[in-house]
Amino acid sequence: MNDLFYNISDDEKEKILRNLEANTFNFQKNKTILSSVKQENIIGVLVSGYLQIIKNDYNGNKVIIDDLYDNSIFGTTMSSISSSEYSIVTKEDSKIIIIYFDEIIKANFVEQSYMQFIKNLLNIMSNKINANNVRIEILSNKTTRNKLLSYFKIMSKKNKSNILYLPYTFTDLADYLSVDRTSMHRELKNLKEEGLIEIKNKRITLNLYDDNDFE
Amino acid sequence: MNDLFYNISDDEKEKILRNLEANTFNFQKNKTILSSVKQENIIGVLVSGYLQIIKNDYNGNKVIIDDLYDNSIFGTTMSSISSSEYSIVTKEDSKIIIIYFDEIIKANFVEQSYMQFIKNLLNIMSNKINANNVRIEILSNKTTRNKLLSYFKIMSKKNKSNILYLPYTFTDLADYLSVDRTSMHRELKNLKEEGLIEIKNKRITLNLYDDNDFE
DNA sequence: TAAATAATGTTGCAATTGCAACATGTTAAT
DNA sequence: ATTAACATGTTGCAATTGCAACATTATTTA
Repeated sequence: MNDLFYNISDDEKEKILRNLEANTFNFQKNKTILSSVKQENIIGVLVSGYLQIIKNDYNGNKVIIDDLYDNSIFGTTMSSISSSEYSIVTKEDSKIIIIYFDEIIKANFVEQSYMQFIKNLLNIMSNKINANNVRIEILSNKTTRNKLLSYFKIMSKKNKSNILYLPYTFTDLADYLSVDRTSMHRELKNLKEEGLIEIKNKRITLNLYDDNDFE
Repeated sequence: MNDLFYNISDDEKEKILRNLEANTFNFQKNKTILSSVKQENIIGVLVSGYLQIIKNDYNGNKVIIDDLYDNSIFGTTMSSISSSEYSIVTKEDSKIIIIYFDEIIKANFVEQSYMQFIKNLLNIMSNKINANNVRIEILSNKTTRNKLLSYFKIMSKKNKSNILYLPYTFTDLADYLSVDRTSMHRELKNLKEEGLIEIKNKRITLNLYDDNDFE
């Protein structure tokens, strides 16, 4: 349902990609692939795998600007910021499709399959906007403690459970929240001591009852 | 070009809106309009005016989650987070169109005008993703100083000038950057004293040369 | 135009944070 | 199977930040 080629046959798929002059690439795990795609007005669709868009600032801080799983998009990402500080890194073997946004906008064919393609793209973009808004909501918290709680609560709500599994390492979580890893640990310890959370490896249990933190 | 009805006649426009069961609303300045639109799976398109999506947390902190000018979209915003803490506030008289996202996805008509509408929507969503990514980049900075510099540099690059004009008050800027207003002022003062910026009302001049802050 | 409301500006202080400098535990590569 | 590389965990300390409590200046609105 959130697939770029949902409801589109393989033949139609090939035709669409050809018409849009799209290119498919396969990358191995742990490769930096920026140079291949550093262009404006492109949409990259991650068909399978796992990518991170990383920013390294002049202090050597790594920031996860974006975290991309199956059928997420990127690329428009870079258009307004350009800059050599950014890189796209594969965390797993990944397959991506690069499409020129202008081609999508300009293309004039009215076949049903193309309509379907555009709708799928709309869906994916809508999901992207949601994910970004969640990230913004989390980053808007002023303290590390509130960033953590905000993150846990959102993940918990998504899972419809008070148990959640970190999708990556604590080191990466600190980068995602844009806080110092060791300070984050200090705060995790506080939350544990206060009984608000329990941590067992990547499994986190949230113990927020009808406290006003929760909603 | 970034208009939802770019290249669509008024007649066609009415037809599309009717088919999508879209509703148009006009709101006066400084109204909270959340209740009217608090639904999942809707897209709100701000046709004209100025909106802010605000989050008030339990500490009474106001956070500007989103800042919407002409032809920006919202609504998908709320879907994953629901919550009564959010509100949409008009900062100017505003005209918005509410469309059910599912109707767009399901609609099956292949008229040229509908294709154009979808492409316009894609364009608007793409812009939204870019704006969100910029916001995330700014919020990813760990210090107030770097948030400010990051914001100024991005605005300056957008303007293609080292002079930029704040689109809102300093109070709102602090909310946008998610920092305490008075601490932000302290930092603005530092930046002025170091000669990195000049401030005259809402006009800010950036004096970053080939320093590694700039790129 | 006066009064009310909101924005700007300043400062001390306590709380939070980032950073350095570690120790230990876990995973991956030769 | 051992090393190398990476993730987790801890702590002291200096820097940054939020907050409170103000004064002053703009901007609305009655």
